[in-house]
Amino acid sequence: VELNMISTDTATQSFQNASRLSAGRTVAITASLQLPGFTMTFDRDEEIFGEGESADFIYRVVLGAVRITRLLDDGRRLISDFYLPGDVFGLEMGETHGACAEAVTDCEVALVKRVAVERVAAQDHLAAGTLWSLTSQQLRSAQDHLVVLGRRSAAEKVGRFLLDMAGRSGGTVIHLPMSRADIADYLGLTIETVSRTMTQLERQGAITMKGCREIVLRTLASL
Amino acid sequence: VELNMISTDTATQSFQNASRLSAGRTVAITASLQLPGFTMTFDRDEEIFGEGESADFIYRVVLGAVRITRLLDDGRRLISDFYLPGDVFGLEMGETHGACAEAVTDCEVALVKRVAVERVAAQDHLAAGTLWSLTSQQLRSAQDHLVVLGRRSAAEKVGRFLLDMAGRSGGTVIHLPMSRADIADYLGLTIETVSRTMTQLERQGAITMKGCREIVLRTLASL
DNA sequence: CGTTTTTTTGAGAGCGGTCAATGATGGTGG
DNA sequence: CCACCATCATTGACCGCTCTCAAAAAAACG
Repeated sequence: VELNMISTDTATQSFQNASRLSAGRTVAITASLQLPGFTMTFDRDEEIFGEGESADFIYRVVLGAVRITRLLDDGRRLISDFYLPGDVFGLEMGETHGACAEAVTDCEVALVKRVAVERVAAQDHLAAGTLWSLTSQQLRSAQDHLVVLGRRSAAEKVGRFLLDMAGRSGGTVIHLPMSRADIADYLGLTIETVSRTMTQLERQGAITMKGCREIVLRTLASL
Repeated sequence: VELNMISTDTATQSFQNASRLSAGRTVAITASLQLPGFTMTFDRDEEIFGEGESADFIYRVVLGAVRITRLLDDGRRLISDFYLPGDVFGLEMGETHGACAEAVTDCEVALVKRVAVERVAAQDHLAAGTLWSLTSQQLRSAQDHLVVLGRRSAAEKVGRFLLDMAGRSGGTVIHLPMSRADIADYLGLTIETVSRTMTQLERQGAITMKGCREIVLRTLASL
């Protein structure tokens, strides 16, 4: 693995707000793939990269949450994925990004230059395998999302979503970083239906809500 | 690129019906990635690989069409993708297949052993890049599918599907290899809704149908 | 040519979308 | 610290679209 430092200059060429930029350091894309990079912070709803922009970096969530959105021709919005701390994103693209990444909450993101990653992959076939594997995982995750979106009632969609979020946070107590609008655009429902379904699930005793973002799963079977 | 021949013996270990097997020959996964492999033919609705099976091969459609299906817990079926001649599939999996591949029509498929592909990728970083790129393309295709499935009316879903099929066959005259049931499970609709939507599109003048599988696009704007 | 499968068409009901109003939450400035 | 405002979430009433159930028509198959 080569160790060419990414200069902060290079980074500031791409990002106007250099004050949000940490000094260059080693960033772990995965445990087995560490590269020189840097970190940035983004405010809630701030754009991390836009649709059509050239894909110069690969990203890893350090703190907070990130959503991948696509704008449909009729003005609607679809969220194809949420990324939580530890998740890698920006791989799903070719030369230019096919979707837009935004901060769901204030968040911190680690970046490495794509060319640096590709340079390492060209020399280290283990690293190349890691990249392929990561992309493959995301493909499988997208197909899981398809299953949820495919058919199923609103209750099933919301239930699957909550189970998925619980799985990723490793327990039955969930803190949802995203708004109802985000959930709706992720599940192909309206805000109202998501809200109605949540209260319905609570009345059935399947979940308990402390505020609209703190959710405890009770009877997982009924989800 | 190494040239270890895949013995027909190895193949017959995995496939019972060895009569369907062609002799080993060079198979082009892409133009830039050619490997020793063989071809097989499958009857309509025959299983090419099953969910949970170990992913020993990578496939390329030579003739016919292939569908990737997942069975949902409630017995429903979701089709995540259709593959047409030239398309590569079997990449989206890890150690075991996460979905099932079936022949939509009688078809011919070229196979190469996954380990052979990985062996080449380990030595040839161009080949490794090709694999990453192919997987990445499929990820993007899955995300496009998400957009169609996400929301949209039945008319929009069917319209998008027809436009997509037209794009892949390179014209406005489409031959649909798959049944209404397949289309329904791909779009998250019922057979009846697909059928009704098609006749509705024809009445609007958007398409013309010669039988239920020969479709000509007329006014693309209204799709 | 008869049988089976697939597709089309019809009528009715349920679910989620739409529009609209109320209630909660969070951030800002006085 | 509290009042205010903006944003977000919840709830309600109504309508339209798609699913369901059912039957007829068309196509595929031997």
